[in-house]
Amino acid sequence: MARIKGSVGSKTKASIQEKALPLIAQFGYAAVSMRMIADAVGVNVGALYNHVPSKQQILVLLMSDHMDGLLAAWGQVDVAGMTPAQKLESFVRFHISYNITRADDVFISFMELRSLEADGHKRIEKKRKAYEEVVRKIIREGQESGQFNVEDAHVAAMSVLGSLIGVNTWYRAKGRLSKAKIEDYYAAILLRSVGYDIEGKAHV
Amino acid sequence: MARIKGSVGSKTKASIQEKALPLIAQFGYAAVSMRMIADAVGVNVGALYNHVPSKQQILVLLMSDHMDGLLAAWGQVDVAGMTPAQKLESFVRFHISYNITRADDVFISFMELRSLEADGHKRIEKKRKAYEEVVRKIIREGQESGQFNVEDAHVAAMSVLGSLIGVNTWYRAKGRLSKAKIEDYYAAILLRSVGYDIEGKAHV
DNA sequence: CAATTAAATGAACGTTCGTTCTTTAACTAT
DNA sequence: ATAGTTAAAGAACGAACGTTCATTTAATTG
Repeated sequence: MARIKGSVGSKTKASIQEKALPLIAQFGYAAVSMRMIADAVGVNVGALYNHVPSKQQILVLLMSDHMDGLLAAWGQVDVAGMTPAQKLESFVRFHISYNITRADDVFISFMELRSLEADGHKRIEKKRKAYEEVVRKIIREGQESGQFNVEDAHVAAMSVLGSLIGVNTWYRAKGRLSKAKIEDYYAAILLRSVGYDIEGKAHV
Repeated sequence: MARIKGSVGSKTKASIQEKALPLIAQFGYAAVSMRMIADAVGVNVGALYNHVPSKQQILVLLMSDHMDGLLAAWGQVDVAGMTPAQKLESFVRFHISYNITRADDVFISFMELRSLEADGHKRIEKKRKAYEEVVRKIIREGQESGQFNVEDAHVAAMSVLGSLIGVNTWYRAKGRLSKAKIEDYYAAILLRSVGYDIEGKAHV
């Protein structure tokens, strides 16, 4: 009933986030108790509060870390000088590649927006909009250059993102399709969806 | 503290479902208490159990009613004699049209699968698979007839469905786009996505 | 009209919830 | 070596949870 040998604060805090992630992804934020998280970490409930101010803050931390990581990772993809079609293909491959190994984060960031209180919600929502804007911008570029042929850039962007987000709901590492194949297929499907003709002509 | 004048069992049961729906959609199943539902219905907590055996059964009822309605409604759409492209367009328009006025049901059916206990989960999952199979079948037909050009029918079907499910997350009745326009746009986007060429030739 | 059933109340059940607090032991710095 | 800080345990808090129950009254049935 006291400090445990070898315990380090930073390690415990990291462990809290790490263990809370799959629990919240599986059962939902509201259905996961601080005691469940404490059990997973291997610590008593009360000890959690040495590292985290509240349950709500765990969620905010998980979501903002994920969105920051996602945006930063995309920022490191070099698309300068690419055509819109090449950019969109890069984006599709990036999104699948990055998110497929982070299914829990993606799921939580998508599903638990409603569990956020006002402050956190505003912060996360802003990051999410920024990510959507990436796609919208690429599609708008393609529209202006004539490489794409879409009725409405916003609708097309939401369609592309919806399609991509869905991947996580059915992808299984041991499944019939490899990550590479899925990337190939989605790149082809989504380029077609914005009216890009692989032979180079805009698709009517 | 007794039966209220004019109270009818069937009305109250319907009201329970009706009031629980938006609450669960907004806050999630785990975060909605029986007392919240009772308040919305305008009744004491205990009275709920005159009409519903448990909280879990409310969720099962909501989800299976929605899936049954969805499948039945699609069953009434006559696609006999249509080409695969016409069928897919019919499906896209049907899905958007049906679901756009039932945003809460759709959201719950998609999000709260994890809140279902084993029995209910199996039942609902079966219905969901049946709906997915509708799209897969249309795409497979188009693939075989050469009207579509997709790499993989399953992936294409999941892409189409993901894209469609996303509509509910951003559609606003008072928004820039009418339901009709959204249908038009998605029909065009998703037909292109399966490699259908509007001029009649398969898209390479 | 009497007996039964249906639909509500409101209190209570035992759990579990997020969080706080006191205590104790291990580390760290002087 | 000693003092201060850090990280844990474990008990306890009031509140809220899903559910049950005795009770009361309205509606229905015979």
